[in-house]
This record gives sequence, C-alpha cells and structure tokens, in this order.
Amino acid sequence: MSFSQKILKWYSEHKRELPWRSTNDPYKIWLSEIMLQQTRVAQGTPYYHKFLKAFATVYDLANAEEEQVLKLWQGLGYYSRARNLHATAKIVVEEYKGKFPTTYRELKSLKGVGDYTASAIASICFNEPEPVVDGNVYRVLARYFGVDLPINSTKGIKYFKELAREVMDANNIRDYNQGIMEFGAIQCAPKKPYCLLCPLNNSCVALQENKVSALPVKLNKTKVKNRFFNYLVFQDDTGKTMLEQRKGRGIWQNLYQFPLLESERILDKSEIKALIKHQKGIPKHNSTLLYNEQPIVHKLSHQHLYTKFWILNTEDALKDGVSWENISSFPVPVLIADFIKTYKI
DNA sequence: AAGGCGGGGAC
DNA sequence: GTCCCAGCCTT
Repeated sequence: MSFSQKILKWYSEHKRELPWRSTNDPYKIWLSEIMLQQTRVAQGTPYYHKFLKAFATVYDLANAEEEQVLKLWQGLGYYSRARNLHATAKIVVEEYKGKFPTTYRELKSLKGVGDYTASAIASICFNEPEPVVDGNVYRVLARYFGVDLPINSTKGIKYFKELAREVMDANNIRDYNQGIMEFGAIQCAPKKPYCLLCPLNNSCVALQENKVSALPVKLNKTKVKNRFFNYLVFQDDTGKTMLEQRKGRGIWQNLYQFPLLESERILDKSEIKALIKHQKGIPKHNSTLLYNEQPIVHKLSHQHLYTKFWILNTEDALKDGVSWENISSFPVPVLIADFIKTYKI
C-alpha cells in the first residue's frame, strides 16, 4: 500500500466528526480555515458556531460593522484575521456576486488566504488537486521521509510543498488532505507520538533512524520583548469611563482599551503622576489609585506586557464617556477583558 | 529572509 | 518555563 493509501485508510478509521466536516460550502470551509490558522480545533470551534449564528451567509458578514466582527473574534487572537475576513467577505459579495472563487489561484488572491488556506478551500470544496502543507503536514513528511530541511526556510517551504504534491492522492484530494492533517494532529503528534501502533511505522525514516523527536527541524527563536503598560481607568460621577481605539501597526489593531501610557520600566505612583502631568488631554482628576500592586504580566508570543491599572476619579463628567454597562459591546484584548471582569466584582 | 502578530493548552 | 497550534502579511 502506498503512503497516500495508508493515510486514507487511517483517516477513514480515525477521523473526528468536526462541525465543518459535514459541508462543502466554501463560506463555511473558508471561515473554519481562517479561524484555525495557528489555532487549535478546541479553541476555534466555539467561534465557528458563534460566527455562523451571527452571520449565516457571506452577505451577512459583508454587511456587518468591523467592530461587531472584532467583538465576536475577541479572545481568538491574531486580529488581522478578523479584519481580513471582513474585507474578503465584502470582496466576495461585490466582485464575485457572493460566490467564492473556485480555483487555488483566485482563492489565494483573497486577503488572509495564503498558500495553505487556498489549497485547503480549493481541494475540500472544489476537488482541485492541490496539496495542503500546514504544521501537521510538515511534521508527517519530515519524519516519514527523514527530511531535515528547516520547515521555515525558503528552501524548506518549497521542498515540502513539492514533496507533498508528489505523494498526494490527486483522485481523493478532499479526503487525503484532511487525512494527512488529521494524521499529524492525532497519530504523528509533536511530542511522544505512539509509533508502536502507527500504520507507517515499518517505513518511517525518522523512526528507523531514531530521529522522531528531532524532526521536523525549525529555525528561528522568537525573542521576547518586554513592554510596560500603564492603563488609566477614569471614573466620573455618572459611572462612566474612557476608552480609546488602538490605531497604527502594532498589536490589537482597531481594538479598544483604556487610555494607555507606555513607559520604559515599571513606574510607581509618583512617577506615573509626573508622567501624566506632561501629557496633553488627560482629564482633570482628584485621585490616583493603583489597582494592582504587582504588575499583571500578559504574555504574547513575542511580547511580555507588564501592566498596571491606575484608577483616576474625575469631578467633571467625562467627555465621550462609556458607561460600564456598555463597555462589554466594545472589542477589547483579553488583558482588558480580564481586568473589567475582576474590577466589576 | 526576517520579523510581527494572540491566546491557550499540553508537558 | 517550552513548544506549537488546519499561517499570513509586511518590510
């Protein structure tokens, strides 16, 4: 039996019932694929249901406000996915009359749809024989064929895509692509795969050469940057606070937060008061209270955010204030959502 | 070619 | 703590 036949057989015996496995509707497949980029099935699944409930069709998504899309996406991370999702929905409605394009090449031109996602949609929805290469496929191919090219190098990316094309089953691409990914996720897992009862164990190079734990090879150590956030939580007598929308190119683009003063290190109360003094447009306030003595460390994959929340009471009613009842309608980062949750108690 | 971009679960 | 998840985009 060939490699692809063994994958297909394993898949037929072990496939999970997942919500997007019961449809070939490109809208639903596209939605699931965007959500599952760098995201585990268990984390993405509730969002998939939420989105389909809110936006039954691509028209509903295209007609929504970006703020509503971001609000539903809140907590899933990589928010450019949500912004691109919304932009692509508009493109599909306006330029494709609401019908998704049906080829790999056209799909890949959509915002947020790269090589992997275009291959996934083209193969699953339209049976186009294009191999998917995601993190699971890299692992399966690197181990089975004993390839030690780094999976995140230019040469490696090209090599694995070509290898994937050579070994795929073009006649069963829909099941084969999902099968090899499922095989990587369940059987050929990153740590401690159970090679003893693997259907490929008599021909797996990595297993024969005792290199299973060493493959795949991945370069690149993401260095973590430390940042120091001081959030100013205003409170006026009418029970309102202030929010601002993050603009520019960094993290959490277009999400909301309390007014932020970033510093080069952790600040104490006298230092933050001095810093506020030199800022323009800070409302007058008569008290400055530190909410959390120990900075909250919010960890992103590439940044550690040491965060202090300062409670500032104002005498005058805040201009453009947001009531604490309405605050939950704004899309906010998990760091802010967690604060709001504990602060209200 | 390299770096930015989230959050969470498994170990 | 480390690794990595149905990756993509910008520079």
